[in-house]
Amino acid sequence: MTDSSIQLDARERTLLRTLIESYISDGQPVGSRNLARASGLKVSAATVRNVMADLEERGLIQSPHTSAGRVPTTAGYRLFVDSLLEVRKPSREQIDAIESRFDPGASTQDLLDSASSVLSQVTRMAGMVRLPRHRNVALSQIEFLRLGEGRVLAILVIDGREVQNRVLELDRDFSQDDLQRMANYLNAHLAGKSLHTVRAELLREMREVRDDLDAQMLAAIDLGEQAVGAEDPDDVVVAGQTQLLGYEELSDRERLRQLLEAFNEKREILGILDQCIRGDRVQIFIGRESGLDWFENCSVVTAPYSVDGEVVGVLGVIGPTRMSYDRVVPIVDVTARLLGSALNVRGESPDSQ
Amino acid sequence: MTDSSIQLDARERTLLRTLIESYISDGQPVGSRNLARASGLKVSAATVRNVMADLEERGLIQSPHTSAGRVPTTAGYRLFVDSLLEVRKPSREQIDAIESRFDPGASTQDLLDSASSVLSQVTRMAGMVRLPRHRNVALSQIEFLRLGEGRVLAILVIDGREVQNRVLELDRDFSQDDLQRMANYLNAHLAGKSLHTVRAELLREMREVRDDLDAQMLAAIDLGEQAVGAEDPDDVVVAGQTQLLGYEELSDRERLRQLLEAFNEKREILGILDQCIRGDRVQIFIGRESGLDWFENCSVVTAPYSVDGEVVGVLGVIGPTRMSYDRVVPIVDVTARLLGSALNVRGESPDSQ
DNA sequence: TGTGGCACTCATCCGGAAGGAGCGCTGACA
DNA sequence: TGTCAGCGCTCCTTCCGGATGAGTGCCACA
Repeated sequence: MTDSSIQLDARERTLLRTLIESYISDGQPVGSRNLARASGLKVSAATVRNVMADLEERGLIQSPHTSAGRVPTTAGYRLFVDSLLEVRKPSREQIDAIESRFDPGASTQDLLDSASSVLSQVTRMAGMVRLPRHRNVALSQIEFLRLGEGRVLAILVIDGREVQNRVLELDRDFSQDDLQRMANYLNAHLAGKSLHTVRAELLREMREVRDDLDAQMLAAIDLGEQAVGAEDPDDVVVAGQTQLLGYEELSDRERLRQLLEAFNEKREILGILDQCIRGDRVQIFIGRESGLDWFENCSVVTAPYSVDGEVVGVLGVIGPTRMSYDRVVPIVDVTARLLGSALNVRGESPDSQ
Repeated sequence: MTDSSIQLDARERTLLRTLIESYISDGQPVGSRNLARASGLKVSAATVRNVMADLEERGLIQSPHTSAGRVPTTAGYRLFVDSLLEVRKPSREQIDAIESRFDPGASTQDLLDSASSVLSQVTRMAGMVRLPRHRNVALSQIEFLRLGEGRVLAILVIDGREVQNRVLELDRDFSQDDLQRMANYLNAHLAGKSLHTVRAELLREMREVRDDLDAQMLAAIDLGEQAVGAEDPDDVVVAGQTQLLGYEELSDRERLRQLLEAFNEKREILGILDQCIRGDRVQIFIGRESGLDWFENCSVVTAPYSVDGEVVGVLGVIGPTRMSYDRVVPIVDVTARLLGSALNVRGESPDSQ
């Protein structure tokens, strides 16, 4: 694969790049005459034809039928985005426009919604944001409420503003007074610490000090662990799926159905995003590379976002493979940065206690 | 409008019904020869042509162009569903299949999801369920949690299993102890009563006994009213929107986009369903009758569902106007009944206190 | 190695002809 | 007055053939 990129000389690279740029902007197979003109090279169409024949042999371009022009293959796009793409820096106005959509006072949920919808609106494709992992945010408060025999509602307040409920099913029953005491104990010991510290501490105590504690405290630790231990909800925020209806190349009804269904189910979207969470910059998936049939003619552009220096999530867009990568890549990149810093600012000024 | 239905004689009714049935099953304009044969009447095509000319004059059918067959107009469909439709009773197996999807032990949310997806799967169209109003379910418990200066989290447990959170922004600040006392007071007075009783009682106390109470109790009542008074979350569960991509007659890209967007936004879907909540049986909206442009070629079939004899919500499907009403109507009807009784069973056996 | 030229291949775009479905109208008949 | 067969007409759809044009592959030549 990458061999072929090494073997390309300057002229071949120029022509491949020009061809793909032209195809991206017009959607038409591009012929030798037009390519020769567009490339700016001082060569004739016939020479371009020879080069194109070489590129076709290497699997970078292909012709839809005997005598149409050429279109890029998946491998061609791959090479293009990896080593030929020159991204346009987003303008100051664009950045400001995106930034203005992130209200520093908003809740996490609202910020994620904004990110997703701004991605979708600016790129005119579908936007998506992976929920941030909450490991490193502070636990403000924990409370328990008896719902019934052996059923307890655990309420976690994190960052002084976000509330998570979890219903716990227990082997034994506790009175509301017991629960209140346990909550007091946990709050006294743990409030203000980050969730993963809390969890680590609870687990350690369960192992180490099992014998030294009375039954009540032991139960409290156990309960706390159950409440905090549950993973963050596995979810993703999406927006603007319907933008995808506007693209000619996604006209296959059945494929389109599967694509939109994927946005409803969210599971596969989640899978794609999770593949992208490693790596610290923009990543691009082209067509079937992600291993999904219905993904033909689609590409994904993603970027991770960080809070406090740690990557906590990924966001990105899905659109037709024939998209303006030079425009989309920097938008995704800058949105990830701005979402990160919006979340960051918020983390620094929790407005409680 | 309904005048024309009165003026139709038996033969005209038979022919209109046969025409619409034929068009629904084939999607092709139907001509006089075929209609004469399909109707089972002992009349010639020429006679049928005369009748068709009459029906066209009354606006019940029309021809797409000079010499194609006829297709029903909106008014024709209207008359058809109002007075010509003979629904097929759903088979025992169908009923059982739907019923088996409602797990009596499931949460309300799960039941609504099941209803929505079963509607979508059985009808191969988009299913939707309006969230039930909770006015008549019992309040099990109310708790308050101080989040920060003047910000209080109210936790309502209803029916002993469902939990609702509401964040209240208050003018003055309360300590957690104050809040605890207020919750105790409210629980002692109100637990076990239905939400609307609770609300009515709180409002009454606020008006009538304002002077007799100490400040603490007054604050408690005020807080309780704020917590309970907020309307049920305005929402709707949808499923299977993508089924709509399969219909030829919904091929206009822009319309289709608006339709799917409506499912994402949910606001307009909500509006449509709310129009249908009055009336105690199946209702049908045809095409633009609902006043929405993008609704051309679409119809809605809805039915209200009841818990404990009171209508609490409405469910239904959206699909192409050319749908098999005789099959869809009873499915929607029976699903509404079954959802109602599933919710009912649950309400009778709250497993707490 | 690059270039111009030439023959060839396809897809696309009419225009017209043929076929067919279906309608309205008319006049005959009970 | 209602029913019906027949006729002429309209209009959609399909098919066919030719023209057009974009683009390729190959070859000969500088």
